[in-house]
Amino acid sequence: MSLETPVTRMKSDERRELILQAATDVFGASGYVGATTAEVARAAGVSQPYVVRLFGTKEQLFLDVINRALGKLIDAFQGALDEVDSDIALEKRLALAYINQLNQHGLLLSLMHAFVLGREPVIGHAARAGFMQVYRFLRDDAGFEPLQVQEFLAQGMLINTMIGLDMADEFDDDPDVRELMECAFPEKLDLVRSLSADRVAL
Amino acid sequence: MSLETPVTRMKSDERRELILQAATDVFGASGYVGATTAEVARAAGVSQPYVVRLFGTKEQLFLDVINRALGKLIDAFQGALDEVDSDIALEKRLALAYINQLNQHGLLLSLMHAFVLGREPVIGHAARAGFMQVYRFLRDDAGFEPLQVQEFLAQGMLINTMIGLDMADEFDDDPDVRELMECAFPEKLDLVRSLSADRVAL
DNA sequence: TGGTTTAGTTATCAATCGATTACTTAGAGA
DNA sequence: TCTCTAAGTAATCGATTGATAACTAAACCA
Repeated sequence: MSLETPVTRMKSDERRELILQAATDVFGASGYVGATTAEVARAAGVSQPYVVRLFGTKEQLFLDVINRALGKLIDAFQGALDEVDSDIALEKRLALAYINQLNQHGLLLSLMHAFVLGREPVIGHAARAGFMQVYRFLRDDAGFEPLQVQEFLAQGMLINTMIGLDMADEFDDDPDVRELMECAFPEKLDLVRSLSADRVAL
Repeated sequence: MSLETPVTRMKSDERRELILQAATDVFGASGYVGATTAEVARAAGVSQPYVVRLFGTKEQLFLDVINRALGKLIDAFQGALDEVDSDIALEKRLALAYINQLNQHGLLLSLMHAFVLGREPVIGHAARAGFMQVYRFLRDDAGFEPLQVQEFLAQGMLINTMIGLDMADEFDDDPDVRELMECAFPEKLDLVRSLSADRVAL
């Protein structure tokens, strides 16, 4: 009688997706350089060399992570756009779609880490392209004016920053943190708090 | 006859400041983990062990960098506050003071890198404290309403992001980048472009 | 059922990096 | 001018980490 759980294998595409999910949170927490392939492997439940083999390099893994994140974000925006007969205004639907991305804690954060690495030749290029892709979507598909897009993006960057700062943890202790969060997440505070409460431990 | 330049020594406080300046740009470009003490040393013109000896650890060096950056930012805000008989509105003076911090390219960027490392125990704590210090200054000293502070900070985080993305480099090539930057830096575009043009090479 | 593909692992290496130790010397003061 | 403090360097080490190589075995298929 063996105590080990019988080894079941996945299709590599399925395993890739699991690793991408794990890597999203690891990169979100530690950044591109700070995160290790061993951490990602442990979070995904596979060996470290297998992570490298599936993605080639750590850099490629990070690129896949941020492209997946951008895809999910654009998809969510498109979903908000498709709710044509909603009684909620479009801008508010899009903001809600953005906030909803917090259900995977590292998703917006790994993007944010990419956004501040513009000097890295490969990552910087991908980050700029991704950011401008979002800009164009909001302008061309959502029909925003450039100034409206800029304000929307600004709110998004502040949200990313506050998530990166792990501000929600001090919500109860610092009344100023509470005040700021109540401004930054109007009507969506409890949603944000519940989403960031049950994030996965690394 | 020796070809070597005669070695002149500085007082350690003076050398500290030189290293902090160099470290600000290095951390701004590569982030906390990505930057190396050897890079900082080379940029400052000293040996790598001396950087470590002056600051104890790389983490302490980073903390000193972001605290110096926050000090400079608050000082600039205070300066804008003190121009009581200006014909420019206070909010615009503060925004200009913020943009002016770009004359040291890594200053806002090293802060931004700290802001997305909230999970790091020591750095995260310092980053949250610094961010909230800015919040309180704008609310209590500048007299902003919480919502006004939030919008001001959001614009700031978008600026940090665009600087981190190195967007200015594509200003001439991508008309959408130009459009976005003209929104994000109204009336201050040429200032921003000139400041980010002559940044120091790493 | 037997063979081949493919999902995975263990072991290990080379490079990088922060830190320590031991040493050297410029320069201020008596 | 002598001396001692403080500014700085060269050499090196141990730990970490991304990547590679060699191997194992599950699962699909003819």
